[in-house]
Amino acid sequence: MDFNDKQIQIIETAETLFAERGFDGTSVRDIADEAGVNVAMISYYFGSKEKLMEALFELRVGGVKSRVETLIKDDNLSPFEKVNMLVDEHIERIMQKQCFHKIMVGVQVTNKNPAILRAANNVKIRNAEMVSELIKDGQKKGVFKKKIDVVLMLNTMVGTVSQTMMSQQYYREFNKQQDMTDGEFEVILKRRLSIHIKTLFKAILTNEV
Amino acid sequence: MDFNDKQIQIIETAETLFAERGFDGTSVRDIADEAGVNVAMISYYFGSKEKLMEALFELRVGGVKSRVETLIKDDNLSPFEKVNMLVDEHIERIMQKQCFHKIMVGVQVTNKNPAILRAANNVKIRNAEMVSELIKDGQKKGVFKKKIDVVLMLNTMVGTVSQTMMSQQYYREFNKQQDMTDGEFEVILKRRLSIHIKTLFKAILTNEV
DNA sequence: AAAAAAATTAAACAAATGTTTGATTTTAAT
DNA sequence: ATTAAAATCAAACATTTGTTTAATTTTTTT
Repeated sequence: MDFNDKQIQIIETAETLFAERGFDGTSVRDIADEAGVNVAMISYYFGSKEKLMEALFELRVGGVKSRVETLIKDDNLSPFEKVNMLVDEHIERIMQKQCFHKIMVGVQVTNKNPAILRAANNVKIRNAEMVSELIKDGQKKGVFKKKIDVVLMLNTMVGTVSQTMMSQQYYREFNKQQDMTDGEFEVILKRRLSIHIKTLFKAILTNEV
Repeated sequence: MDFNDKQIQIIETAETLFAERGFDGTSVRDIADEAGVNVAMISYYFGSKEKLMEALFELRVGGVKSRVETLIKDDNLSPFEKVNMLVDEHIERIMQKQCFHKIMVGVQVTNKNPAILRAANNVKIRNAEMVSELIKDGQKKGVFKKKIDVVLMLNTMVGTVSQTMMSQQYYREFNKQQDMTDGEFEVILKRRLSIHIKTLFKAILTNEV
């Protein structure tokens, strides 16, 4: 499925509002007004509010042939390099699509939108399996230690990034960095996050620090 | 403020439903039906749906004199012991009040319920400050290394636990432990989480593993 | 036992919700 | 230029929403 300009405009407006107010906290009229279109256009193009949500999901994760997949299959990289790139990849993706990520958190918390929840879980499971293979490869090569809980490891990455993104203005306050611009702060934040998680992963995967 | 039995019954029903369907996804009629009371009782006791939410927050974090506070002031414990107890304390609290925690995630994601958001943030800030003191103490005693990002460290704890709790049935699937009872699995999960996060903290705080 | 207060109820309220209709305008195809 | 299709619109639709009312029952106080 591909969307025309007007459809994308509506979807992206919905994305912002869903992220700010939640799915149920956003009315189709809110979306229509903000996007500058008639309310009927939403039903006309998408069929329903629910389907609009699915279209958003389709737009954001539809074609993406999982950069992780190609990354992991790359033979020129060591297991450790792959893990580190995985971290940066993840940080970049979440920070770039913060609104969408917030919505996904909402989907995960409530049991609504079962179609999307299932789709999102499938992506997650496939990623975990691929990382699992990567870990096994590293263990065979003797660079990673035995007995690694892949899921907990990934939960730490996902959870830390999510938590940090969700409370970033508070992080900024605590570290007294209100003088920077948003862009400057984001660069700093991403670098710190990257170093932080890579350190954690090193501790999980090896016996040194 | 203290609540009578009927009020607590309503609050706890609301807690379950808010966690399952989100605040806006739950109608006052849903709550009334599930709690077996008349719809009017909600306005009668709490004034509004919004206020009911605040009552829930009041009930769950109202009197709690922050176990962390007393823990940290204890002179018989080493900084390391305190950090480790902090981890277990957190895991236990989240796992025991999963519904409430889900609701708090929802509050954090959307910008609604500003009163609750502020209250929750205040708790978080006070905790971060206390942990900050604890870290400084450990640094003075030479057991912790210099340059520790307290907020990122706490984000890892909070994020990992939250992410793990939110996707625990998927964790169970991945590790093929569907034969256990819920209770058994939860014990295992908590222990693994505890060891996992303590390992991470050791890596963050010191130079060994 | 009488009076006052609290709790509970069914019904009503207005406002907001997601969706559909049917007419009209705009765009594309012939 | 004519026709067909697509897009847009204001209005209406039936539900659902949170809340209030006014009457009734239950409990507590005197």
